Amino acid sequence: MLPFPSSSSSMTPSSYSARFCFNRECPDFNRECYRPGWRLRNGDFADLCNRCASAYEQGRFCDIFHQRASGWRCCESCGKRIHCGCVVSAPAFMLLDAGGIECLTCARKKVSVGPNFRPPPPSFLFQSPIADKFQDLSIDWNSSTRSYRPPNLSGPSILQSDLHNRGDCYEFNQPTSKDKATAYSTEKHRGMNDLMGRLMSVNSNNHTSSILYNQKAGPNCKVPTCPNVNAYPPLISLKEGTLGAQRAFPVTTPVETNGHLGLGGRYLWRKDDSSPLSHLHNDMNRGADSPLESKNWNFGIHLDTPGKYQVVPRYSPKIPYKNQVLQNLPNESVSVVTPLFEKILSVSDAGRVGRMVLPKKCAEAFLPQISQTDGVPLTVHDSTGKEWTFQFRFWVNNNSRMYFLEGITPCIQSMQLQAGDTVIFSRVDPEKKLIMGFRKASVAQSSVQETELNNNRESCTNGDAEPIDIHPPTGKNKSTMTTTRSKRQKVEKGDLSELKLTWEEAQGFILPPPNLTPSIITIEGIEFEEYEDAPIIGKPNTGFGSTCSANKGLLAEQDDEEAQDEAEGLLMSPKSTSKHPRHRNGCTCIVCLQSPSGSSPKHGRRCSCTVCDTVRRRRETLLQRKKKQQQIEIENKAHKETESPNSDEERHQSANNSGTTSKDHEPSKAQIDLNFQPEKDEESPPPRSKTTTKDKSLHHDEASFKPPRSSSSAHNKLHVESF
DNA sequence: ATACCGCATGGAC
DNA sequence: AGTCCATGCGGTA
Repeated sequence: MLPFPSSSSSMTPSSYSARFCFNRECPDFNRECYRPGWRLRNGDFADLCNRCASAYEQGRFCDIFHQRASGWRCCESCGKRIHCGCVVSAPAFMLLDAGGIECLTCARKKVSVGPNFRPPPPSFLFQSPIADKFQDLSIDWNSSTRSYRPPNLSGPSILQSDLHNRGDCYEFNQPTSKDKATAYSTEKHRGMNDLMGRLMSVNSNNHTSSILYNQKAGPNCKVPTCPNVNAYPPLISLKEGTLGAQRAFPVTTPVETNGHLGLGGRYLWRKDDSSPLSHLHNDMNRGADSPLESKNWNFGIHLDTPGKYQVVPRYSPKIPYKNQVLQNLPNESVSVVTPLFEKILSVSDAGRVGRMVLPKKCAEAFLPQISQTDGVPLTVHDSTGKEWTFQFRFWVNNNSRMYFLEGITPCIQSMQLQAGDTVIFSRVDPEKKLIMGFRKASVAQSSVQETELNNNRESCTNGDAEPIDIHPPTGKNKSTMTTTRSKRQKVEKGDLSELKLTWEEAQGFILPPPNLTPSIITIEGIEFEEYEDAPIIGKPNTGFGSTCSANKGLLAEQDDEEAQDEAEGLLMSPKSTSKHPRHRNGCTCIVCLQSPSGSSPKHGRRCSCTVCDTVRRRRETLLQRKKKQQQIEIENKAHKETESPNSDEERHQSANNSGTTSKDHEPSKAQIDLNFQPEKDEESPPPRSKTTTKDKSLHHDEASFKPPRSSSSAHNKLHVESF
């Protein structure tokens, strides 16, 4: 346990000036407070009486005061009961990917013996080799043609007053005032997750997260690592913007204290006036008017044209976290890591085009000003310290600008990012470095999912709750989800008269019959459910080229050729779009794998990608089936001949009939195609008119690699090219 | 034929 | 109605 600052000079006077213990359960409610407890959202600390403070410091606060509160869970490893329902204990456990929680001790044990474990650097980031790399970051923020000032962190009074309102102020699920409801409404579900995220963000890969974490407790800090988390989630989760994909936020850092994590700014924050950073820190509390920060801290928006570049609220922090002064020991180097904004990768971003669209406001606020469409090179260090140089550019679009980073493909691939993952841009001051971390969608999703599950459990029992949507947080999907959700409510209420569904929305309502057992196939580690008799739903001339689990039945080997034709009708639809409501982050279906603008390379004959494997597998199945049918047909013929030894005339007649039959309806279901040459077919398939329905289906799959601009010809073309 | 580039379009807010 | 942004698509190298 690190000692509390012995001098009040290191703490905000207001931290000690409160008259009442912040703990509403404190038996000596009116006792004068002496010591700070957990850190509040506004950066201050809860004022606790000595007794409560001691309990908090010893990690027994929840044991004593929250016994009757909800939210107690058991560690999956050691079974220890942990309160998961308040801000006090929030940092004391980790949400597990597979569900459940784990206490910090167990988490640390696991990680410390893990194969990828690397002990945390003994000191702060910039004394580490990785940190040294950041010194070379090319962006000179100070020399930028524009100046910055911190974003408007307006509104501290609201939260602060709420938090001091003594009414359930530390319980996320019990807002007590209208203001609080407003403040918490967007934060309620995320607050816990954010705290968890900060805890979980630490890993051994020197990501931004670990940078943020490691500095907080000095050389003796035991840093729990989480190999499954690549970067810390946003510390402040804002209400999603237009696309629900970007966030902008300042930073704070958790500090562990004996497993019961206090948001221990107290070990990091220097509030003595000797350091220029303390000016920043204090000024941040007062607003954005500090001349110092406006010149030296590129924290926000333009000074030269205020208003024009005002970051819209959805990108601005909604909670007045202060910028964090990071240091491990007094009188040593101090640096500040400021998360600027994050971007959830869209299909386009993660595609092969190599361009990542940036939120305009964030680009204008946090990145160098550019006047030419060619932009400027932007050097960014990733979480491993590797240096990347992108071209920060813009297009003129609708009398506006559309900002994007060019040349990100190598970086994206290096980080193994895909659509739905989040890239987090941060700045390190005073070095003025730009760094980028990332967060895999699966991690964020599981975490968010868990939290939301917990938060929705009650409402679920009420019967009017909706299924929790765990779709990717991509903007369009999200907004689509919103629409679908409201419509689903109508379905559930039986109000079908006004229900108008788009075709894609209708897919969302399709669920497999409970009595059907799917066969599970695993592709690239992801399990898919295959329903042999999956319903084939379509409407004429409307395509839905998904091969995701929802429509996996389309890929299932079906005996019904008509059904195959139907499926083909869907699959062959010329319109192939990436907007499929059933698709999720990480989806490896053909549609999601495709390049958005048709720039993906052709799949080679020996390509072993998932899609090609699937196609090949289906082709083999088809060939085997045909062979089998041939065999049966031959046997039948032989049987007939032996059964009725006809005269020459009869045999002749029979032969004629046979010829006529095969000529008239050649591709009959059980018909043998004597010209069928499997090997040749593999090399160069027959003309389209002679292909079987399965083949056509396959062709569609191939075509899906690259959405054809001219559908029919492109299909044929691709068909020939790919095989 | 292909990849890249830049603009246009349209959905969402 | 205006803005933002994902992505489609035509032009070009």
